[in-house]
Amino acid sequence: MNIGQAAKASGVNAKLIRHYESIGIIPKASRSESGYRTYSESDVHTLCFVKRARTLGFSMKDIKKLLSLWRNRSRKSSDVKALTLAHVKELEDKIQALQSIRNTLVDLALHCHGDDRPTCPILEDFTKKK
Amino acid sequence: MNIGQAAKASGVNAKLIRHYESIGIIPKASRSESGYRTYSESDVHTLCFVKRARTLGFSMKDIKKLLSLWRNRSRKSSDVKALTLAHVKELEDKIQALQSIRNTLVDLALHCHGDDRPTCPILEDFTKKK
DNA sequence: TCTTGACCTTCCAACTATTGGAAGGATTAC
DNA sequence: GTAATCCTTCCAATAGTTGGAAGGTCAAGA
Repeated sequence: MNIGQAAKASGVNAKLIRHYESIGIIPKASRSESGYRTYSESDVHTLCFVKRARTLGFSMKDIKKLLSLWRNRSRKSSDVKALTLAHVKELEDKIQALQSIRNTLVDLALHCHGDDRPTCPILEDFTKKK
Repeated sequence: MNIGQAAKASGVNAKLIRHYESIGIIPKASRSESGYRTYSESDVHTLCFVKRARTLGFSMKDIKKLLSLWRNRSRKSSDVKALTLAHVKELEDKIQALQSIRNTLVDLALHCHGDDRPTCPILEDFTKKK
């Protein structure tokens, strides 16, 4: 299977597949006589894994760990769970931060007339020191 | 005022101030005889504005627009409000996306024993196609 | 067989925003 | 005078993805 076919099968862009190989996320693909990368069903499986993990917001660093756990038959599920829960914590922190920002902005916008006049509580807030 | 003092006064790193100048966020600072950048209170005010807007998650592109509105005495507050509400919308979309991910992960983690055995619903989910 | 189009290769760069370092000049304090 | 601290510019790295350029390969049609 060529890289283009692997890309279609996995949903991971061909360019991205090469990139993942270059940073060691996936092993170096074997090559045909002419130098084309060749992929097996198992490789596609791995690419799907990576895609799913990315979709769920894991960093490439974490995905490296997850892949190594996935390949390790004597892994402990507690390790996977810990990694996942740490990521959940990060997500929750980020959500909270964004919500806090959102609330501030909504509040500011509520006090802005939003008409043709220049007076604007939003800009005024921005000029407050610190 | 030197760049270091402006940095302290505004809370914006000296390195970042130079960067903001280089990308045209703030005008080119005047220079002392020896080539040091010099800043006025007004410049510090601008830097504070940028910092506050960044803290509220606006992109540098938006901040450019906000600064130009801020400087424009005949601005319409509706323009500021529109920019703000568009940003709020982006934040809400992002929050929703993160929450969806979070919920998926929490759900997966709930079904994972998290013990010494290798069986793990989280990893199993990752290997599902598409 | 020749050509065309679709594929593949590598390398380099852009995006966002910030931070870091290196090499060298200016200023300040002792 | 010299050491410490500031300033200067330039280049690079971070994370992840996407884009293009220049060139080689393959399969199909004339």
